[in-house]
Amino acid sequence: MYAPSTRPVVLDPHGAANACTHCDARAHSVCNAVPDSDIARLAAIAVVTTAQPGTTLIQEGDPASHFVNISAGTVRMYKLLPDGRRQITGFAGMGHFLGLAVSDTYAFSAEAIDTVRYCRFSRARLHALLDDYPAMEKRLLEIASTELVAAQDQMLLLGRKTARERLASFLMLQSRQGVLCQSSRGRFTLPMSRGDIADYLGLTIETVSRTITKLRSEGYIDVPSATEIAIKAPAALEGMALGNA
Amino acid sequence: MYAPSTRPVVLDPHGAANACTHCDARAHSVCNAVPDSDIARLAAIAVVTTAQPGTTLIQEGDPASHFVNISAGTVRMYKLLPDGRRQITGFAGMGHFLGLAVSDTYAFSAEAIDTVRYCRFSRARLHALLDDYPAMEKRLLEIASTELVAAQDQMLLLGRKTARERLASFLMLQSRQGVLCQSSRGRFTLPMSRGDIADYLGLTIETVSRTITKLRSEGYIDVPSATEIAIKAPAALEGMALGNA
DNA sequence: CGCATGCCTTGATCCAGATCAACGCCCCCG
DNA sequence: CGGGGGCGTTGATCTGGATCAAGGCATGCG
Repeated sequence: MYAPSTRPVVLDPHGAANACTHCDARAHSVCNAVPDSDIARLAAIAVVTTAQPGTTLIQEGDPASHFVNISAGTVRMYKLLPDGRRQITGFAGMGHFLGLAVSDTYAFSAEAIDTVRYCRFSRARLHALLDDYPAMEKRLLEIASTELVAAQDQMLLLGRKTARERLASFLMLQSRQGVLCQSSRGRFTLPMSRGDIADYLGLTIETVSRTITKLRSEGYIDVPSATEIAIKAPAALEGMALGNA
Repeated sequence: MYAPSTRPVVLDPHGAANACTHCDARAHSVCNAVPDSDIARLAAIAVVTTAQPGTTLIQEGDPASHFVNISAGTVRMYKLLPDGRRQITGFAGMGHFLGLAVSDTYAFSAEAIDTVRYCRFSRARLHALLDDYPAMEKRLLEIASTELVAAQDQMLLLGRKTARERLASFLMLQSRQGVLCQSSRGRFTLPMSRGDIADYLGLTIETVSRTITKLRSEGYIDVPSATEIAIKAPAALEGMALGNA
């Protein structure tokens, strides 16, 4: 299950640079802090890899030797308790950056939900690059700060929102993120299973399923198939997500 | 309730530098990234302030014009839902740094629990300093990463742990942090009320109270007074905190 | 001092969401 | 085309923690 199939990019001056130059994810990621002219340096330390669904990219507790940048697909980050209880701390899509850690081991695990393409950077080599590109360091701080804000929102959700409010929050978040990649008019595809949603929202599969059914029967959303959602009443759902009593 | 009484440090070359030079919190905070020789520059942009219990230091939604560094006392950071439900996202003590935000408004509120002494830095001025002290930027990234890890732990707690496990986690965390400042042999003082603990752990006051009573009656802890705790069985409590079934 | 005001604790009851239990629906594969 | 395994839905029941309801116990103040 671990050790995904790795395909290092060929390190010829043309091909390697192209891997970054033409990367769809670059605009959304840390990599845009490196100017076009120097992109070859980035490409030189990147290892492009593809992971099949279910594969582990990062294992909690392993030595934190690499950073990972997702270029396609969706990843779930999670923490486990010894008896198997799981909390998904977030989903990472195109452009997301994983592996920020002070300690020398990863604080969470990350698994591919669908087929995931990503770049691995050796921690040491990327740190060396950081000294030449202070903009990249600023960008990392920005990323960390953004994630911190998201984490605080999630704490509010997990600690104080009802199941209904959690689902509303989740669906609105997905619809906002989904718009970037696909979908039209508030319609989008959920790459993750009901179990993943439950473990993200601190609920059970059954409660997630029942709540989605309820929201559909009340006309807030359409559910053309189990993995597709269309938001019919975005304003009302947003209000619900924010806990407007 | 807002607008704490502000006492700007006198900007004479001796006094101002001393405010930072002799700051107890400096060793624990970002400020140690600035060398002794340059500490006057830091002192020049710091405004030392004291806040009485209950005072708001930072208000969610306000323009994020300042950073704050706590030098004494304890602060609660929290987010509210419109109907008053509150989630405390963390407690900040000596040396803690508040106000990291990408957006131009604060994402959370912060209130003094007891009497709090802190330094305010204008965002713009501190950013200017950052360009001269890349070590400080690295330190901020470190801080953000550490908080992110703590936030993920808290998500696991809020999403998946039982009330008992939450209290065990909280008490072990407090005992670890408390040791630095005071206490001997696993005994420490809780600066926050039961209500604060409840809102931090996603529980009610009653459940917090009952669970502490239960842990006491089972011999895991002593509760000499409502605000004092002594850990009697650290190993067992740590196991409980980690969810060992 | 005597009373009010905040916490904290404790007890009784309730309920949102968990758990237990079928069952349906794909979709793949032989 | 049949059947088996994974996921999702739905129904019935249970329960941990919430809610409702009293007191207790300091601290402060007129």
